Amino acid sequence: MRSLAPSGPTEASRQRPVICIMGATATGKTDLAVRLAEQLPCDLISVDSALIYRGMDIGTAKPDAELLARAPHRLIDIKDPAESYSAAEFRSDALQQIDSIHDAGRIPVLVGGTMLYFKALLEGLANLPKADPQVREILLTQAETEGWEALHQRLQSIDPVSAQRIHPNDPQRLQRALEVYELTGKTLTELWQAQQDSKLPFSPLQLNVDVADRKLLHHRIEQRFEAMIEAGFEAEVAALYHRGDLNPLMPSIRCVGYRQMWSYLDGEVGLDTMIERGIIATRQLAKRQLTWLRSWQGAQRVDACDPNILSNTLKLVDDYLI
RNA sequence: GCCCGGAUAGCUCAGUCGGUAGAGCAGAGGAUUGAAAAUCCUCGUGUCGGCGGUUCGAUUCCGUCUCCGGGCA
Repeated sequence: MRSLAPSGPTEASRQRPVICIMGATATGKTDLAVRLAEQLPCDLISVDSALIYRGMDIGTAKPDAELLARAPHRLIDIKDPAESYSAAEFRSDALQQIDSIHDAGRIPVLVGGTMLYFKALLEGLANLPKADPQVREILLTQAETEGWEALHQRLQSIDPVSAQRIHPNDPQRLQRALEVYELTGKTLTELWQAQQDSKLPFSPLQLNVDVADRKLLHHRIEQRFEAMIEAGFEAEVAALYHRGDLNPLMPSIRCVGYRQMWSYLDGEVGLDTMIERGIIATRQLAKRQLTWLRSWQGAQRVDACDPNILSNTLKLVDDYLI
């Protein structure tokens, strides 16, 4: 496994370089990564919570067979849509891939838009128990009978620090905080405090692929969604729909576009409404990704609209590798 | 041509028994520790269609015009 002695950042970069290409949806980061892979001895690792799913290709804008042949991506198609994944699993998988790429004497390039995964990888996670479906089920039932407000009050008495941080209307985080206590007898706050330094032991080059003009990004999103419809997105989701074992509460079906297409297939909304809502959901996703990126310290901006984006990027990589 | 409805925030609409107005959606900003393409928080001044009239005061009542629905010819 990783046996790298900690050394200075520059030394570490030279020995074990890592490149991160982050960006909102529809900025062209995949294209950049593939072109980069054709110029440098590097291998790509996808950082994307939707690309992990097999059979979800069109709606996730997954690189097609031709692109994947030019530049294979790791951590794509590793899960069935009935399964779930997590930031912690990603972190562990990605570290393993990084090591194996380094061992082959090549440069790992992490590319994607799931910012929590980037954060988990770069900054580490506390040592927490993984999700437990039974405990979640129980908490959900309690929420249905007592209301989330009651669960928030319970958290208030167990772990006031977390209760203050987590809004009573945020069921997902409320459930998680109670789940952690249920499973370990310790509060989320205690376990966070016990977190050892688990930062990535390398000093990565972080690039932020950015479309500066929001209007232009919105336009790209709209065009791309319509292209997905043209490319047979409905049939793709219909195939998932007719499997019979999937439902709209699963992380896979909650993905942007899939959720809206699902409700169209359910007959809840018409075609035009479905398309409009899919585009809206994509814009909102992009906005959240941009919020992450804005708060990100240490990432260098790369202009997605600059025709010289590849050579601009290569320049930054050269500076980093020296 | 006549009769009835509408015309208010980017969109769909509510409302003001006359004291210049507010929801949802969209949009913007923010949070983000095993579901994260998820989940959540904050943010609403707009000639209340135009012009007249009544009134201390009209988006609200009255008249008229314009436009959009629907009906009757």
